[in-house]
Amino acid sequence: MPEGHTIHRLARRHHALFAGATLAASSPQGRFSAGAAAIDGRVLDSADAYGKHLFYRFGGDVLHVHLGLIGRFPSYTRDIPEPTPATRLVISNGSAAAHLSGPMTCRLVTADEAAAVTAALGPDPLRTRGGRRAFATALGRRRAPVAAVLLDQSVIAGIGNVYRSEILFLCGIHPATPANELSDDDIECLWRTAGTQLRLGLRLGRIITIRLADVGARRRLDLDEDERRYVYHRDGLPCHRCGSIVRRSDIGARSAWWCPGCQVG
DNA sequence: TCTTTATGGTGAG
DNA sequence: TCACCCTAAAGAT
Repeated sequence: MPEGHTIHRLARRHHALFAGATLAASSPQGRFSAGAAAIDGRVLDSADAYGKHLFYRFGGDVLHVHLGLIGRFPSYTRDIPEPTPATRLVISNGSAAAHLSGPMTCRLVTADEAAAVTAALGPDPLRTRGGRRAFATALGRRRAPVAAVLLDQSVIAGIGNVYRSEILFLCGIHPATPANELSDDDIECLWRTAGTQLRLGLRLGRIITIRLADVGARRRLDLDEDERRYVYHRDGLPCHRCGSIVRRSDIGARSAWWCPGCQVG
């Protein structure tokens, strides 16, 4: 289940496995038969990610994939399983294969159409150097609670429901703060922390935002599930930093978690 | 064997 | 704001 770090990790793995190879493609489920046929036998030039979007480039044709909430795109190099009947797309280079299921988007587009997708997105901290200015500008235009605005992919690309709560905690910002009332320091912290956390998540392959000193642990591997994050899904439990009881609020049609002791404003 | 849940997003009203 | 889409695994019965 993907936020930006998961998608970038997928793109890297798929690029390493499949770029430069002639791929076989099929759609066991049948809903992407025409697209799969168009890719079948073609050489993959590259796979890359922007925010939560994946792009597989075959000459001028681009396979655009968005996993949504439930999509998966695991790859295998041995013990390759049979695709399930729900598998939308299988790509294979003969020795490795990847099985796409449950995507929100899976379509073949032109390079221009792919560029239009990324143009509509805000800066991706994993990709956009100097994106802080665009991020700050977009925040300044919004009166909505910052917790809602952080989920808007046209403001910043790649943040999801875990990171929005954790990043606001790490910056000590109350989730209901109107985005256009954030200080320059707040904005700087949000952008920097988003980048730091996404890069860490990309490296670890999971979202662990905790600073080890706050839970008295030496290694991230030692952490229990409950200790990996400060607030996400921790309502009713004491804050790892100040002991206040973590709270949950619906912000932007989804649950956000926050600490009333550490996040004031 | 059910029901629920999930780190997402769209389109209608 | 709501209904709705997609799938798989975990939890409840």
